[in-house]
Amino acid sequence: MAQGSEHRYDFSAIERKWQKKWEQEATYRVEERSDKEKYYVLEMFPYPSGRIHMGHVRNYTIGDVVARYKRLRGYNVLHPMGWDAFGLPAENAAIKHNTHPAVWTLSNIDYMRDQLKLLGFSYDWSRELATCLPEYYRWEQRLFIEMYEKGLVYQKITTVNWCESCQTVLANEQVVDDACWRCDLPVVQRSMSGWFFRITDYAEELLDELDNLSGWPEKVITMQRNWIGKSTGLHCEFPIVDSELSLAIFTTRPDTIFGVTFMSIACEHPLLDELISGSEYEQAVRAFVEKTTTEKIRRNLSEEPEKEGVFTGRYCINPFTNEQIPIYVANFVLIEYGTGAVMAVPAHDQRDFEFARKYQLPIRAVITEDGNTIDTDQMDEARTEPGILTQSGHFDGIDSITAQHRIVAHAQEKNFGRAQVTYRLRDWGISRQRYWGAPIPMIHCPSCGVVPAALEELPITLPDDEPHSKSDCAPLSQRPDFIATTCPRCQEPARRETDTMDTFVESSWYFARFACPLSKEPLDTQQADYWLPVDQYIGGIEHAILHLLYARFFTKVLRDLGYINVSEPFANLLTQGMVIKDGAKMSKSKGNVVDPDDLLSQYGADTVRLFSLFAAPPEKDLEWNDQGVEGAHRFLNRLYRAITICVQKVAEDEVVETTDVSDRIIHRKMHQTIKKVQSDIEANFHFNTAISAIMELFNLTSEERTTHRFSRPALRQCYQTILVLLYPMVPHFCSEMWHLLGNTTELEQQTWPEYDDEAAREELLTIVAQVCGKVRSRLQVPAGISDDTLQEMVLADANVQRFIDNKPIRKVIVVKNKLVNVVV
RNA sequence: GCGAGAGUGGCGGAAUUGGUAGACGCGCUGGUCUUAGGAACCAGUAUCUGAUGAUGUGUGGGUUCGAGUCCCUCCUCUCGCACCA
Repeated sequence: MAQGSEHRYDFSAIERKWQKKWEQEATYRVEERSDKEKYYVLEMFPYPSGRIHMGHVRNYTIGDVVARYKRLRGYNVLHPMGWDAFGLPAENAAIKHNTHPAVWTLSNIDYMRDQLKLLGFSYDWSRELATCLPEYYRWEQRLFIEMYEKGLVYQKITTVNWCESCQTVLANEQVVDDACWRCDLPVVQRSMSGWFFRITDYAEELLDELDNLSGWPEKVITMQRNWIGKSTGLHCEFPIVDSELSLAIFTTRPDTIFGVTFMSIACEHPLLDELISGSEYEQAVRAFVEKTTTEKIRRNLSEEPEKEGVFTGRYCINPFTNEQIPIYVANFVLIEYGTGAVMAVPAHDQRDFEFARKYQLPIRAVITEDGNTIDTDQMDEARTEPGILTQSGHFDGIDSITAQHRIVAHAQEKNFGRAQVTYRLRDWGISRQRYWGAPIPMIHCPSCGVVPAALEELPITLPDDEPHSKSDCAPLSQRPDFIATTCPRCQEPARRETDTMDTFVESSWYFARFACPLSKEPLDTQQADYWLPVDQYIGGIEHAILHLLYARFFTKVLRDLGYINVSEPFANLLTQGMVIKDGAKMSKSKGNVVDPDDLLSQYGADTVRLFSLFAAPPEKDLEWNDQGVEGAHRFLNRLYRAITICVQKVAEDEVVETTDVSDRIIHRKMHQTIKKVQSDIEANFHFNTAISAIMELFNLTSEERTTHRFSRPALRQCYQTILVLLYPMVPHFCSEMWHLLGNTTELEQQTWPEYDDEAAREELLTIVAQVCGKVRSRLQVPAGISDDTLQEMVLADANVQRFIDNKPIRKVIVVKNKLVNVVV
């Protein structure tokens, strides 16, 4: 190794040199300009957890290649980086180390910024932002208030998982075995007021515009479409017997409404109390509700509990049949969806069927294949397909689809129902009872009620001193200094809102702030209009739904608030695969974590980047392989030595006896490579095949010693091209080699080489000769050969003759420039 | 259960519109140079076979002169959704 080191390039000196130069010269700083087309490439910004992991390395390497490539292609490229810096880990670390979350977070950011710089990513660091800083979240608070004034923000009471000991709300995934994940004490259900964004107002647009996102993976679009979950159907009122009230239901199958035999409502249904209080059924129902709610928290999400329910003792009336329908409370009815009440049609819905069989409720089939009645006793499952109506009054004989429309129309006419669209998507609850988040800028005044903070008062900042100790987990609500304020309307003493915002809020608009990081408004419209939308967004598939949906929602809100003029934030989306090792996701517990710092000191950034790109196409998982990294490093060293030798020989003015043929070979391969690399990048960012093409070209140059003799200028030109093609992936190395070859300009100023189709064309083709579809021979022929001549040559070939074996030739198929198949 | 995607050497992965399967890299084998080599370089490397040849892209079938690629059957794996009325 010691002796061999002279054959190895000094990556650490080279990388340091170029990183320093890029930093000093602010090479990647950009501004809006009219003479160049803009290109905005963005990678999902990281949570500053402490150090960069291999997933980041991969993600940001891909983004950097795109950025550098697009610059060579003449674009004005915006490539920013920042920090998704609010969140629970900082709070936990603060409790553990008895410091302020800001201290932990900011020092993590410093460390990770250095790591990113060591990797040589071409960010415009002047635009860096951290969401935990008041200079960022003040604008978010402003947007919150503007959204509030537009009616897009509201408060409502919801049931939440509550930990008494921690005095905080827990997300479902923080409830482990019915207990708090942190203190292990039991979790209770509690009604709490929380703040919500009215994302459902945008449900239709969020759904519609999915069709225009041609640059997004189909998988992500499908996931979002399912998440929004639009369905159309009938909203219908069933009057309750002995009451002024009626029970509202939503159904997507109005054609089955004559088959209703009972009604199921959710445990949390608002009318339930009224239906049962004082009745003989009350006790049993309440017991059932209690049992169901506790089971709901405890239950393993992967299994579906058996359908259960209990009769409420009350009836409602099917307005279509005027029949009395018993009302049940059932464990499978969701309060969050539709109206929280379901008309049960056991013959045509599997859940209702199971429920009816269990409690021996009647089953009435009203949809059959031919419109004849069937014996429901014989059914062993619900019949859910559409068909012809029967036992449905004057709708008999009509097909399901037509009947759906007519039944809705009928309900509308008679005034007990209407057509309705229902979404699975629910409003976005953004309240968090946490310390390390952006404070919600609202004030509770005893006389004026809920009032937004005055804009001049923003930012509402978090207290500077340490947030809390272990015994005191309810952060802002326990800080009299934070809470105390005056009402902006009546100037009387009032209380600040103590909830902070979901951290998804920060990441919902950071991409727009990058366009105008210093703006004294939430956004500078002119700058944002220039840069938005993001042309290429790159990140993990794990954000396919929430982050991307929220960002799309915010973009539309920002548009409607007049800040920007685009409706969609990300024109193209690339979801890269995970980095795995030994077939599994890297994790401390598995002991298969690769530390980027170790790799950087051992091989340098260029090698790490090269391997990350070479080992797999970006959308697939990448299997990390130490020997593969070694291989990538070897390739760079080989290239280094070849160029060094070439430079020496040029300096010595070595004359090589060359032939035009050899030079033409390398010239041709060079143009083929440019074409291949360019199309691999443009089509789908398949850097792995682009790199392998460059390796092939380089392998050809090193055949010099054995097969070919290339002239110095030809060889030099070839190396030059290799350096430009490789530059986006391996920028320090290529910049250095570029100078070594005697260039005085910088690679950054280079333009991507033009390929020449004419020069790339092969002169000699290898034609495959088949007999009956089996390869029997290969022929070298000149490119322009006619089919007839080719056919003659193939038939004359000795091996082909041997397999024809004097049998009569039935047919000869000639595929231009490819093959000839002789069928006998 | 529903939906989507994927199954190619020892490994990561390549293969326009159906037209040379295994590019490129790793690993492995042999060699050269060396005191040595885990360096560098050269040669080889799907399987079976003495070569000629035969077989080969998860399984079984089909279309075709020709199928990794198109159609059908089944198997396996991964991901997403999972009582959404």
